[in-house]
Amino acid sequence: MTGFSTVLPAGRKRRGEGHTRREEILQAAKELFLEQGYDSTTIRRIADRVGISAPALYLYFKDKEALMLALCDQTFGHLIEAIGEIERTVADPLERVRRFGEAYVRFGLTHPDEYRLVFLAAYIPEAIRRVGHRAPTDDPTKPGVGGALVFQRLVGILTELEASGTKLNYPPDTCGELCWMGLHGLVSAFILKPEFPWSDRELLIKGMLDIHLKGILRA
Amino acid sequence: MTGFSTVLPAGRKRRGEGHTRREEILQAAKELFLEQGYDSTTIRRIADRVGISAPALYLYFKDKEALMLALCDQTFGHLIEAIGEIERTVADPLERVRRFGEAYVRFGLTHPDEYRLVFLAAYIPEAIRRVGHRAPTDDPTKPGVGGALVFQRLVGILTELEASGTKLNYPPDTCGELCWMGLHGLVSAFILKPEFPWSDRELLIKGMLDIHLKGILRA
DNA sequence: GCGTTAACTGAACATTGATAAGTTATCGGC
DNA sequence: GCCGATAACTTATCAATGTTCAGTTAACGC
Repeated sequence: MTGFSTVLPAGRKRRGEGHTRREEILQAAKELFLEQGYDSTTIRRIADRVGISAPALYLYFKDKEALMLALCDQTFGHLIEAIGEIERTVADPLERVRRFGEAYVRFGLTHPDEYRLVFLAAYIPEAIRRVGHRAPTDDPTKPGVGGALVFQRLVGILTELEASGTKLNYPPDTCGELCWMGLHGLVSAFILKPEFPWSDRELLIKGMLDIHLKGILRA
Repeated sequence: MTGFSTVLPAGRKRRGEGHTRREEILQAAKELFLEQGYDSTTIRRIADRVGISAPALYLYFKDKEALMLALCDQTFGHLIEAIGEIERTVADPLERVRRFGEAYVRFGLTHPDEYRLVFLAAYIPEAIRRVGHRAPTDDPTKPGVGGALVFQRLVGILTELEASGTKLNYPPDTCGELCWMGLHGLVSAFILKPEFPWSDRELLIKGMLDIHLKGILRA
């Protein structure tokens, strides 16, 4: 089943159509990274799947790292969209926080390999490791700022929550950090140790959300 | 300062003294992994630091992965020792849980790179990724079972807590998973995103412990 | 058709983990 | 003292990797 889906006969692109080749490379790289991981996925294999030579890939991406950065940005786009949807449709600040948490966890569990790429990149070069949380002041149109944007949204929601009269046990940014850490711990546990006999997944998700909401709200 | 400390003049080992060379390799590898990370540390560099040729290293370790596994086991030994110390010196079950959490976090922050190797190995081969949480039934004398042992101890402490009459919101193993996930999220956040402007570290540690203790104890 | 140049290729490089095959030097036994 | 066995080690080499270089092909405007 896997492996055949996107082997393209290729053929040289028309003039001005290079960007479609770029998309093909991104798609193939994404699939291969998910199947085999970052290190095991070679430039040659990506090129093979697309149907071009390895050096041709360097016409579209500076190096393997740049390819990865482009993929990370794609991934974050999806999460940020989901958060936007919540902000648009949910009015109650407390409910927003819970829904944010749920969305974050679902996103991670639905895109475990993209999540790994961005939030669990402990063994790939420093430049990529930092992608998730570059300083929020960076130009958001540049690649690699998604993580900080997501966190900013959470702090924003928590600030609204406080502004709406709810008392918090810590400042909004500290609350955001604690919540994010807990949710991240949950997601990364499922992703990194899938063979571990965890308790019921839904129970753990609900439990983690409950614990943190209860923990940051002043009784 | 770094780099010179352990360059040994080497010289061939006496017969039967091979194990000391093995220790030298472990030490050099540990230093280099911490300085440069797993991928950037080459077999040749490790051999250089020890003062032997690269193939000589293969007399003592099957491959690079086996070297890493040996280091992980060393690391876990230290954490398990710290936990044993708590179980020996702290009587109150609730206090034990808190001390366990603190010990776990301190251990992670004091050994960030070892922690990365064992708990955050998202991009190194599967065999190593699974080291942290192999099935608890495995032979504990074999390399690579440290993670599961640590978790078992936490569940044990929580079971005692429940047996001592304290009511929990979830079964002990679920409580253990939630606590571990939260603490792991905290530690891995500090390790993977050291440049992020986190709130005060001690506040976050205390906050995370408070949140989880409060969260698992029935009010 | 013809020149420009975007799109692409083949050969090559340095570095990597790892192996094969041979060398050296230590040590027990005489 | 030396000799044979073998632990300890080396040099040469391998295939695979990311990447670059120098060239080739073909699409398109004129």
